[in-house]
Amino acid sequence: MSPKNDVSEERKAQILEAARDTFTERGFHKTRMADIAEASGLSKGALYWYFESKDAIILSLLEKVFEPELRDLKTLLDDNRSAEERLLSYAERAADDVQNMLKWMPLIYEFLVLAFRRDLIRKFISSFYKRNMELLENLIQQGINTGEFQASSAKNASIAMGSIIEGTLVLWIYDPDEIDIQGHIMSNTQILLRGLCSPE
Amino acid sequence: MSPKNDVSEERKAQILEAARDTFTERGFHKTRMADIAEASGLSKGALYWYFESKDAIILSLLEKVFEPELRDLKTLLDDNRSAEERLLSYAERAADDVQNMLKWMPLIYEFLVLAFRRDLIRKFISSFYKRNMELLENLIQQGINTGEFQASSAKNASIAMGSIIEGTLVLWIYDPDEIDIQGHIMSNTQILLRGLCSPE
DNA sequence: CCTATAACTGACCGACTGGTCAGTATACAA
DNA sequence: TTGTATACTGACCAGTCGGTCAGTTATAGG
Repeated sequence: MSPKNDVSEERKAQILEAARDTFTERGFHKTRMADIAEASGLSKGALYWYFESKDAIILSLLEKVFEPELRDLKTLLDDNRSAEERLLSYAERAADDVQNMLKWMPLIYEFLVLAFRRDLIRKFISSFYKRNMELLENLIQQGINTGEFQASSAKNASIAMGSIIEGTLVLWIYDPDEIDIQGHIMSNTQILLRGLCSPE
Repeated sequence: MSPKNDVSEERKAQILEAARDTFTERGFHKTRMADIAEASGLSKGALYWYFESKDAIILSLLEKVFEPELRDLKTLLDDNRSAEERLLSYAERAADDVQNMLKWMPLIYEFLVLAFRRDLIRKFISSFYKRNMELLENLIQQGINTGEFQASSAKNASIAMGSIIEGTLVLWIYDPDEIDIQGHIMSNTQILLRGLCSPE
């Protein structure tokens, strides 16, 4: 055993939490290392004990925020309800996840902006969403196979569903009073579902 | 007439163009005034002759980028084609606009991030989108009134359409190779349209 | 108690950059 | 030719902030 109890995991989490809060409030650039230090209850030097640089904190936070918490979404694929019911379940869970993330939206979109210029970041976020999109495509394909959905392309339909979720979020940023994220993701999904079920 | 030909409008445009390019490439924070000066072929001092500050350039650019170029979209409202055809026309034009803006997406999303923290910016972008949403809602309401659409809420349907456009854009950022913006906006719209036309 | 190591602390440094301003050039009026 | 206002130029300044490091404290093992 090392001379002391190892507190490094605890400290890292503590720093990342403080970073998440201050970055969300002020943005990456306006946040100074001293702010994170203060918010974490540590000193600037301690930050550099656990992280190489400000950028390392940002990258570490990226992994924390876009943690693949697919939960038990995969169970939606082998579940004996109708594809329609399962797609609604998917939407409900997505709406729920989004609602929980709402507080950190400024941070998430800041990562999105970084994604334009930093391939590593784009790939990371990208793979997070691709996992969801694949699941969605499979689910819809099942519906097509059983004849429940009339759509000709599961891929296009999954992109429509993905767009609806992401887009509702963007509209919410424009007009948070008008858009009720959970409600509108569900109503948008219902319109989409009718489109999927009716003949082309 | 003033002692010299007034070049201020020309210069301002020249500076804003340079700012748009450098901001798009490097982002607001990494772009130095010296970069804009160089890109515009002027000196740093000249920038401050025409603009009060870096922030003033950003705000001025905001107006330029989100210029309300509703074009002749309003003609879609009193046009004797079916609501379905007109909604498709709307989608086509939106897809077209988006395609033309693709080059400046990093800049546009940077504005979106600023919108979280600066009310003025959020209101500006917001009003830009609300104009489009209102038009969309009216168009869909017409379709409902004539019995062409079965949807019960024009507002919800317009939000679905808006989400589809904004969301396709976000998916494109995640995976530009997979997403063909114009194609997917159109296919997403078609699915939505089927949903609008079929009974609840 | 002593020593070694981990876990800090915070004053300080150096690079960077937004903004200033004294000076310069040009065009036109008188 | 002279005066004056516009339209610049770019060296310089001052504030900011990421990162460093010499020094300090806490803890456990010997």
